Amino acid sequence: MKELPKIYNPKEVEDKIYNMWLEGGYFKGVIDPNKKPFTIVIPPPNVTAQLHIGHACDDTLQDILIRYKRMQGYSALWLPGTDHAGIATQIKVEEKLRKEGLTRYDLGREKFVDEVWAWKEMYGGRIISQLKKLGASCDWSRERFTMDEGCSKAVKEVFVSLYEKGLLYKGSRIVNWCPKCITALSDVEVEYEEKAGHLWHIKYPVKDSDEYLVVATTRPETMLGDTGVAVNPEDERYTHLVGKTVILPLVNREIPVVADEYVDIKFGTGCVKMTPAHDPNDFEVGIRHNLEVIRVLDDKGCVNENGGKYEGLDRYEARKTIIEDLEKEGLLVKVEDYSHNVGVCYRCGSDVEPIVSAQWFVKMEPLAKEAIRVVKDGEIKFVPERFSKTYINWMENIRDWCVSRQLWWGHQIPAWYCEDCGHINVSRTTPSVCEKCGSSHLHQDEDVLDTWFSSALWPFSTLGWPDQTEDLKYFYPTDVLVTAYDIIFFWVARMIFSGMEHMKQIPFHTVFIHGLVRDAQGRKMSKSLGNGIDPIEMIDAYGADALRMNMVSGISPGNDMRFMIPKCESYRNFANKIWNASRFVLMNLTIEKNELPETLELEDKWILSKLNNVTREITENLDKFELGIAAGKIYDFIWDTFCDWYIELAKTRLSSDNEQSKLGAQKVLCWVLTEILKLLHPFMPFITEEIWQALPHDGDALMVQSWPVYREEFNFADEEKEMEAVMEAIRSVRALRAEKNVPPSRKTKLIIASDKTDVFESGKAFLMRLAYASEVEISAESPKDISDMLTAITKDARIFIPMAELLDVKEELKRIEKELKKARDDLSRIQGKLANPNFTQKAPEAVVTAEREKAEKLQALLSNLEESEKHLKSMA
RNA sequence: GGGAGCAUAGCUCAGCUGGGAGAGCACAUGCCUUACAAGCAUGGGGUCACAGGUUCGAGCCCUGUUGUUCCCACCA
Repeated sequence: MKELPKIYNPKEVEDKIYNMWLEGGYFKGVIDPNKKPFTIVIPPPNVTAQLHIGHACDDTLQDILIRYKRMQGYSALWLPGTDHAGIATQIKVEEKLRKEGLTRYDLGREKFVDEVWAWKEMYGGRIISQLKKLGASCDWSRERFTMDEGCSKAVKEVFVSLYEKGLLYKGSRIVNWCPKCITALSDVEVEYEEKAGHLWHIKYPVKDSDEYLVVATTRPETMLGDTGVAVNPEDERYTHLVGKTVILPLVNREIPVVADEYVDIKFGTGCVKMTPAHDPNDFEVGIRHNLEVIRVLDDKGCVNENGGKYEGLDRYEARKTIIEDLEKEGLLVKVEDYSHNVGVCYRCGSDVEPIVSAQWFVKMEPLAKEAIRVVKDGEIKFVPERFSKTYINWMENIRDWCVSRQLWWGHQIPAWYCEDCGHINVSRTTPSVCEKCGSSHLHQDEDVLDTWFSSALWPFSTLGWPDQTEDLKYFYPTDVLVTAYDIIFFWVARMIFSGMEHMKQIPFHTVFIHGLVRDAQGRKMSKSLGNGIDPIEMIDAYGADALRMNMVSGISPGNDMRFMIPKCESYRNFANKIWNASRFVLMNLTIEKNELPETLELEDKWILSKLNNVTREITENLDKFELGIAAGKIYDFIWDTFCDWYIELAKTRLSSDNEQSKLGAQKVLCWVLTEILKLLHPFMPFITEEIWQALPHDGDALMVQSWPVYREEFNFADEEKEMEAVMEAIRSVRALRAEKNVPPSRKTKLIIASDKTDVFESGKAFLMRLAYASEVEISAESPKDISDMLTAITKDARIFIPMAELLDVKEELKRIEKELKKARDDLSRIQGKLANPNFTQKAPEAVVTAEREKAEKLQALLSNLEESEKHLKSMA
């Protein structure tokens, strides 16, 4: 057999194995009518992004699921791709231009877009190659990009069909505007931050009167666009002024005082300045009272021509100047410190400005209806379930979705304006003449669509829609969508209503939500904090398998996790453990075929039975998306059950002269190891594949082997118990020796008294080796004279160790009495339980039986301890 | 204002449908026991935030309290 190095080196293995998989074509999703499909579409990372730890987490989970299902015999497809990421990518390229002293306007639209494509070509492959390093088993032959031809076709189709159905319209509304990115944003693209600000109280003189109203505002610069002052109709302080006009300071515009329920009598002065062009609430009030809409900020956040002498100042300069001017005129009543939520752009962090603007909107109410129903009816399940509540609540209160962006990078809106009649031609193909007046003077809408507009179609656009492709027929609906909770509104929700509207089918059955990966202190990872962890660095240092285990172990669905480097280290150690265990198996292997021996010995049955049970459990855990639990179980099984016990047990046979028995041990070792590798493979694909390749095997790759299943013929419950009786004896001897500081090199005789002599007889060799015995004597009765012996007690045996020099009768008695007390307490608690008819009648039978067994065991332990106590007392 | 999560060993976290609490790291002691010192054996360490309740039985279910984190909405 092949020689393996002592230390596992992932670097030498991972690329080689990944290429082997690629060459084998195992990642390919195959349309096979005899198999059930299992499909996952990747949350497409930004095309120019680098893999960060969040992707590592998300994609590890997906790879585990897809590898598991593939092994279970599904025709698995994990469809990869990238997102054009409108704003993010455009910003990056603009930054690059700025370094060259250019802006996008210097280049013009066409050249700028070419530049972005060039950028995409340069960096677009980076994240894909990083995903490969992680071990992602994506079908790269189906890789897609949100702006490729097919996805663009889908986008046009959706836009036009929504328009035709009246679900998409252009209108002048208040939108969230980012003056830095110079574009409109949707509601979800605005983040709110609590910021310290001020509340300025300003006098607005009432026309033809000495009176004045005092309004309070956090954004005094918007007063340039005030077209009214509102008070509550019930507010007696102001009823006499309703219908009158006030003079807007600095601007000297006469604006009406209106009464509207919107105003809270108790807040501030009870008077609210109305800026319909720059505040969503004021906009609504303005509609009700016919207030003029005067926009005073331009697209870059500077005061425009409606701002009089303030024209050209940016919003913060304007604020400062206006405050100074008001103060000069004695119109500033007071300034309060005021902490309030400020909306900021999720891409650049600039303060978002509500601005009235003509934009395209998707009418959400009709779409939301079905999207809510499928989740309420359980057609789509969220894991964990609680996120469905978040989703439904959001969907039920949804507002129309602003989908136009004033960017150049993205899907340009398929709408053409007629320069002659003004008609809007919305069309799948570029029209040559206006459909209404026939004019050929058409120009296309300059805007592009929200990036998420194309992402929303991802589960079907990537499978070929709007064409009725074979892929679409076979792989849609997809099965599981894996993403973090912060993306539910942006993406998950929109895929759901898009799937329902355009496919008339759910896009996926299950939404598997995970938390965010934070740093060791629990902070969000961010560029500015510099606390980000580069997954590629982790892979270089510890291996992809270790990183993957780190991402999945000890996590629970939907909860955030902290990334701890020591955890990577411990999973690297785990990889090394498996490596060495396999090395040991290989060193002892003389067989060429992986098969179980005809006769199984006690320890073989024990391990097979344990393996059988853990196989069932892990499968159940995976089916319930309890990946962390599944990972923990296979980890424990490998380290504790297989390495620490079975291998140690097997050594007795491997070193024996009985060739038959030796061969049997080899076969079981090889067989169990192979099964373990299958169970571990979805989690740690590289090392498991590498080892499997070195073991005797049929087939080409572990990754396409069948997932293990529970087999009734491996149910050896009795043998499990027998083996464990021996193990317990070993443990108690070791504990006793450790307590007395006896080094393993000092062997002693063991005398075992038990009514299960046959069990200990068959475990004799294990006691010799693992309990450091020079000889083992087994009988049903205790020796008559135990005056020079230490005693180790288990429920099945009393074990005597002749070590007169270490025996201190008083000390021994104390120890035995301590154990006795514990055993008695435990027993009486359980007996009390069993004596309670409520318990025996109401508790499930399995529980009652288990308690009875516990009581029996304790009873046995107790009598062994009591006997020991008697002897010791007689000696004392 | 509405909603959700979390609170378990020194640290970071598991604990699946309720049946006397686990892991990793850290700590202590002894071991190079020829797969592995990135290891082995043994051990110490927890009023499962607090107060009630349901139940034969609660870390787990219910109510409330405290602390903490987050999401949504937003009063100028």
